[in-house]
Amino acid sequence: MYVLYPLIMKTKYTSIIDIAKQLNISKSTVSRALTGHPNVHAQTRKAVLDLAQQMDYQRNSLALGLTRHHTNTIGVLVPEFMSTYFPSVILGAQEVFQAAGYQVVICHNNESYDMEVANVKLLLSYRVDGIIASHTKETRNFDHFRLVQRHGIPLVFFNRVSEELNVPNVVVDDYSAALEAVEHLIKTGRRRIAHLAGPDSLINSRLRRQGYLDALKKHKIPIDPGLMLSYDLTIEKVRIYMKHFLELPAPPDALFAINDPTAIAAMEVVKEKGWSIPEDIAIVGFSNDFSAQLVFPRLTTVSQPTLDIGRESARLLLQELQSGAKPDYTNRKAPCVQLKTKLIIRDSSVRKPVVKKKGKK
Amino acid sequence: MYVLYPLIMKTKYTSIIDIAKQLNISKSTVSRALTGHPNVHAQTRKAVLDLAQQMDYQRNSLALGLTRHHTNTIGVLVPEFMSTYFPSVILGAQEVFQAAGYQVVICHNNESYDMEVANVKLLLSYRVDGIIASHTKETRNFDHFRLVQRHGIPLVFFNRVSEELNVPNVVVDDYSAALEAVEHLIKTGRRRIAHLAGPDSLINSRLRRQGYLDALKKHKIPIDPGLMLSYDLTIEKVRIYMKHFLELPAPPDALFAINDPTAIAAMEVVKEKGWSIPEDIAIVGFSNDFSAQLVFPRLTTVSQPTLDIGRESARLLLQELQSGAKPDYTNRKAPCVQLKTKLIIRDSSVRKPVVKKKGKK
DNA sequence: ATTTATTTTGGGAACGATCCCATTTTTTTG
DNA sequence: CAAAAAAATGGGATCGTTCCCAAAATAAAT
Repeated sequence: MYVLYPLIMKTKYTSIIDIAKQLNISKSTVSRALTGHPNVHAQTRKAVLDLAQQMDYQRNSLALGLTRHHTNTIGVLVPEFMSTYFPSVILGAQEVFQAAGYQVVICHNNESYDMEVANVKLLLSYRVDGIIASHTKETRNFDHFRLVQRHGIPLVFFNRVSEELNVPNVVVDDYSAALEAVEHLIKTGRRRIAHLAGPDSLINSRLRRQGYLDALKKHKIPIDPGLMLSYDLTIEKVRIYMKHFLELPAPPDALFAINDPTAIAAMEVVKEKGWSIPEDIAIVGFSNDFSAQLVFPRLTTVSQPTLDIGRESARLLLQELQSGAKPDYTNRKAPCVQLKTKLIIRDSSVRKPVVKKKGKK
Repeated sequence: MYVLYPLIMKTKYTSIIDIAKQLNISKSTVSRALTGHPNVHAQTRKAVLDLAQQMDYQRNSLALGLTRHHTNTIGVLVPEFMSTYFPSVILGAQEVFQAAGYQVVICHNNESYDMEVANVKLLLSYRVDGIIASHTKETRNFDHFRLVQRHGIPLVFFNRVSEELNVPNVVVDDYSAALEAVEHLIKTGRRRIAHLAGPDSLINSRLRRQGYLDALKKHKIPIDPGLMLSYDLTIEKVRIYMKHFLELPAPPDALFAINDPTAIAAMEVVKEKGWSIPEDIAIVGFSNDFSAQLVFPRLTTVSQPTLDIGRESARLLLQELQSGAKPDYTNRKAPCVQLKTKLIIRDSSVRKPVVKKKGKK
């Protein structure tokens, strides 16, 4: 059915024309006064500025964007923000964008592919100047991002990046970080190390899994396919899979989880079963979420420089924006910034040595 | 210095005129085809739609908004999103807005007043149709929100609402919830109950404090002003104040904290000092953050229906939007929805009775 | 006092869409 | 088959800006 939207009652916003009429001058002069153009009489400027203030003048960015062909606005696209990861990245990005005079609007899709597509088109239709994004776990088709590229809008991916799209990236070395984490487990004596991997649609999930596998291989530990499961990042599945692991005839003595929420949910299952961490089973997560230091026992995990990931993404985008806005990477490889992670060893992975308490002071 | 922005190179976006020219028809017809107007020949419509697809046509919302005087877009303003509170509220709001056909953009100010003002003006300048907001802890001047009202843009506050602004609200009964929480402490035998309150700029901070005071009064417990401190919600301050509490000649045997992050930071200090929770001191938080169930011992807290807070805020705004867009509350009181909280008693507040372990199975 | 430079203003096109009001084309009706 | 009704199209105003170009007003130079 075709809906004819009623033209909403005459807007209450004042326009420069309203001001011009009041003052009996032309809109051009008002515009100049408002934007700080030098060629306008001091007295006129003051009159305009005062009246604008008094009339609650609020520049119309729609009209501005329409004439100027750009909007000084950056879109940020994230799949979720219940963990601290994305909020923190956004914080970092915002810091840089603000300093550069750009406004930031955030779009959130709750891991829904359809929502992501809709949001990309929304940002495009509002003619944002650039987009930084991390795709959803459902995203397998990247056409909507290609659309962004075709329109010549700078685009930067972080964390969840795409191999099939040649776009500037900000990532960490997931592979090595995972390898290091699993090696840590091996070095502390674990042999049956399970892995709860994320969906294959996420590149960092694949890389972390590869790191896991290669760590085992490197230390000549036979790979038991029954100890590795990919799942869709929903907490319920963690519980099912973790129970399954623990009821195995030869259960694992360690778990490397794709991320901290997974690790924490797994810990819950372990505790319910009455096993103790890390004595019976060691647990390692990924990302150093805020909650990792709160759980009991405190979770060993890989910390990511989230603020810097945000800052770097913003810088990369700014660079595109300034380089004449022609991010054409058909021939050369788009820049990729790789930031450092750090393995944070806490209580969930190392058995406490029985040690005499050192008297302090 | 006056900067003359260069007119960015001719946009790569296709317009309806481009399509019209290709097809040798008028832009009016193209517009009609694209918007689904019934009076357009099926054949013409198909041709337009196909070509639009092929040319990557992306409707220009700036132009649309300019002519239509509204944008089908809602702005959401939040002060922070490192805790799960605001993300969860946003989730709920987004659900309702989407169903109603509205787009949502989120602005985040990291508890900065200046940023909040800037964001309000940004949203206004983009002519959003409505705003839902929770103000920063720094906000004492509400002129920017009054500006929103003066422009006739529907506005809804949630959680952190303002008394001096007659705006539709979604809140919980902070006063009663706090009273109940403190009564719980009293009933479990605590007598020296400390309170770490938030800044006075936040109404829920004031209400929770009043609930705390009245609970003591109700149970005839003398109020010790030395056991109550207001602070600015930064973690460092929690540490300082909590240490201070613990070193008092007569230290508290319980703490009621303004929110969960505060409670959790306080727990940290308690543990460092070697005291045990809840034996030596009971701790109660507020909001039932995700992390409340993760800390050790698990935190007693007041749960808030965050998703519903978001949904209700959205519904309230939608109502304004539909009621002819004249939210004039100069005479009558704006609607206020109050949602239910629930005290969640966990391990941080009740001493475990020594009990024989019940054998399972 | 002219002429020349400089400062300050105004007029109007442009941006990309919608929608009202013709006008043209097609279909239906008597 | 003519007249009336319905369907499909086109033309142009409009929204609120910026900016180019020309015109007017003022200041500086000869």
